[in-house]
Amino acid sequence: MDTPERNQINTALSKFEDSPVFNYINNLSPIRPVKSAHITQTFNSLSFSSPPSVFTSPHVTSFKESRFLRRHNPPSPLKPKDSSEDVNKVYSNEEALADSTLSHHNSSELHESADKGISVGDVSIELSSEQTKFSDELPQALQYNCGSPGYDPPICCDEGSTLLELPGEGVSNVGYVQEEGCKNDLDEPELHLQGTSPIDPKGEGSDCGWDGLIHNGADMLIEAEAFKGLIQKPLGSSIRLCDFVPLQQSASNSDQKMHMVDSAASGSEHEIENHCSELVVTADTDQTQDNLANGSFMTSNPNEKMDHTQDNVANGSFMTSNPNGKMDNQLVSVTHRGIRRRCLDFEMAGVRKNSDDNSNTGSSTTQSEVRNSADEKQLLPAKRSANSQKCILPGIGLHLNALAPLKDGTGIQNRNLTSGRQLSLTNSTSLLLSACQEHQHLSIVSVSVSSERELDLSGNEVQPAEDSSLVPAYMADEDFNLNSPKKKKRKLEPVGDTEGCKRCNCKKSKCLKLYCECFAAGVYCIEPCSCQDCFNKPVHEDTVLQTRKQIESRNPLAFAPKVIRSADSVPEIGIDPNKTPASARHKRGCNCKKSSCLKKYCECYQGGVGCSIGCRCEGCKNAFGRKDGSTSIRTEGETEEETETSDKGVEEKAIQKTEFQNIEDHLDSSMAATPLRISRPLLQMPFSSKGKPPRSFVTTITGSGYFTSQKLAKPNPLWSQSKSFQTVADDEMPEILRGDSSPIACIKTSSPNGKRISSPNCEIRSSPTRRGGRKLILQSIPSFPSLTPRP
DNA sequence: GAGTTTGAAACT
DNA sequence: CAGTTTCAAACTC
Repeated sequence: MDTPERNQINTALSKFEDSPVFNYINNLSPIRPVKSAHITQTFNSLSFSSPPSVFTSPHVTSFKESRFLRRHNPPSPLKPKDSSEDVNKVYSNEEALADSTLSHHNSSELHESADKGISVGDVSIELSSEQTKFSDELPQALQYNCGSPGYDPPICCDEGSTLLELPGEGVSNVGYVQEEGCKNDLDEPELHLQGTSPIDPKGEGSDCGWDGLIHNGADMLIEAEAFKGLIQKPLGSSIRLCDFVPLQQSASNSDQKMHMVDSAASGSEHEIENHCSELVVTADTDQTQDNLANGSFMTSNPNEKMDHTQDNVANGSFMTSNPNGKMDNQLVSVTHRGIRRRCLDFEMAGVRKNSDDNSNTGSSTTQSEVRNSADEKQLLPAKRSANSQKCILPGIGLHLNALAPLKDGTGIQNRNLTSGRQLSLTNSTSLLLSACQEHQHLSIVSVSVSSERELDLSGNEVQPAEDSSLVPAYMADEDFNLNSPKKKKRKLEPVGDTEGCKRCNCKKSKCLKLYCECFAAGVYCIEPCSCQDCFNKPVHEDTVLQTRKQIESRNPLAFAPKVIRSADSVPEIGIDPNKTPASARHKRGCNCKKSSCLKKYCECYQGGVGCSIGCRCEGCKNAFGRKDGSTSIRTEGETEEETETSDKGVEEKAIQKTEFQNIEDHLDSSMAATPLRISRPLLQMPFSSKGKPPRSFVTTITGSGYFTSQKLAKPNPLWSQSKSFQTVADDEMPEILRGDSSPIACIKTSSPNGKRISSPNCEIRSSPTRRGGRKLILQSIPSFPSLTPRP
């Protein structure tokens, strides 16, 4: 490793470090553990503070909105400049490195980066000023972040603006991921906060399986990556990512991975890298953009690579939380990238198209290609199939929808699986492994995580049920890759449901009405959709946004999740599933007359929630909870008196209130504060239908909710969960109740939509917890909280 | 795969 | 707000 180049680089770095600018940057840089903490805080605070913005869909819905919003956001003035510059720089850096001129470039790069960093800092500041916007977007951002790894990087940003975005999704995702994926013994929220390093540690720290990796790698990875990234620059994170995927697959040793990454050399890997490199490049640019947009300091970092690494780290941190250290990281990074792309696709599509032309430099070709593909849309089955290696392309096109299906798949595999968490992780990993590179997978992963979260929330064990679905999920994924767009839908559906992804079949609505599930979910239609005359595509972003606004103007909650499920519910469920009424509530309530709320025609049922007083259903037999308040899962056979609701309705309310109170007490008033949130304990669900979770509309209030908000949510925990549900709940609930605000709760509170401010509890309490899965979540969450005020 | 049922969304 | 129409998913065959 000690190549002269590196030495030079090191020297350059050292010099650079000496420079006041560097110091300044360092101060800002997320790398530092302490700062990361700030970030988290800021994030929390921001997230909380951030009010719903333009898209004001209810917070719960924020996902959806965020998506759309995000798209807009990206275009934020900040990004363009920086992004373009960063991209160029990045390329220059990478290329230079590639050319083995690293040393020179390094120094120069460092300077540049430093300068940039400064500029970035300014930018970030600006962003902060614009936080209001971001706040609005935050939810979205979060989503994207979560979804889009790229945003994660912002985590690095000390400044709240960027952080805010990251925390959103990233946190939620991370949390879940961790929970599911790994049991992180390591509780180092701070590390996470720190940005890069934290992630890895967690991930590695996570036991999940990567022990070997972890030992060597966790810390190593973080630092090493960060530094290596600086040093190795060219290969940068991107390479790593690509490499990692394969490496991880092949190699169990973290160290090896490290080396590999560093060297970025080995043959096959190189090839991959080459493929990835392009992707990486694009990703980098994206990241830089993201960073800039976020105002992340990452960009400010002297080494772009550093930025990447940081991003990776940041991403990885979230991901890392995953049991699988490196894999997660890589995956994460990849996923993030994929997500970014995806986001970009949505968000940036227009922008990029423009920007690409302008910004693209030497590497532009690759970038442009990638982006173009992305712009074209997520899709590109061809790309996917072809590029599985490249990861990049597929990722780009992937829409949340795509993710959704993936998610199923992802969640499915539980290799490690101690818990659902792992599942998510594993899923992601598996995805990575399988297709490793497809961004879709990545995005999917994030998504899946969210969905899984729900599962986790509702019940950790759900996974098993889903597992079955998981396989299908893969299938679905593959389908995605291969598939012809339309056919997939139904094929997938049966499988495992594709639910994960939402596909619509709109013929007349042009996918611009709420009839369209995709549109309603805030996601663009993708290949699998069988829609006709679809305008719900990145290409028609403006139209989509306008339409969305119109609809929201009519009904601000139109895009809000129809079903709000609070994590709380889970606990309750755990406590007494049968007793508890529906954990979640349907936003509006259903109006079923013939289905007795026993079929998916019923939104409540579909959402896995019980009917509530607000429902106007007739003959309600909702297994999740009747309108009358009877929570018992009723078998379909039961005839029910639907009606007593009026009388019982009051009781229900009272019950609900009490439940709420309990939950709120623990969770924090914040939860209660959220307007939307309904916290009812979930009932269990009878569903066997694993498949699908209710439509996208179900959302958990919790952080996971963001993701779930998407259709992805479909994989309702409830659906799959029912079994494990209780058990899990038992474990988890207590803590939650205790007041260890689960990260989720925190997230929820943090949710921009909720406006709720981070509940101190969450932050404070966020102690890494005991439970494997949950702990992770908590950790992740805590980290954020810790950042802020720590007790 | 086609047709029917269903209830939300959209419209009046 | 209520009634009607439109729409697409869910369901059935």
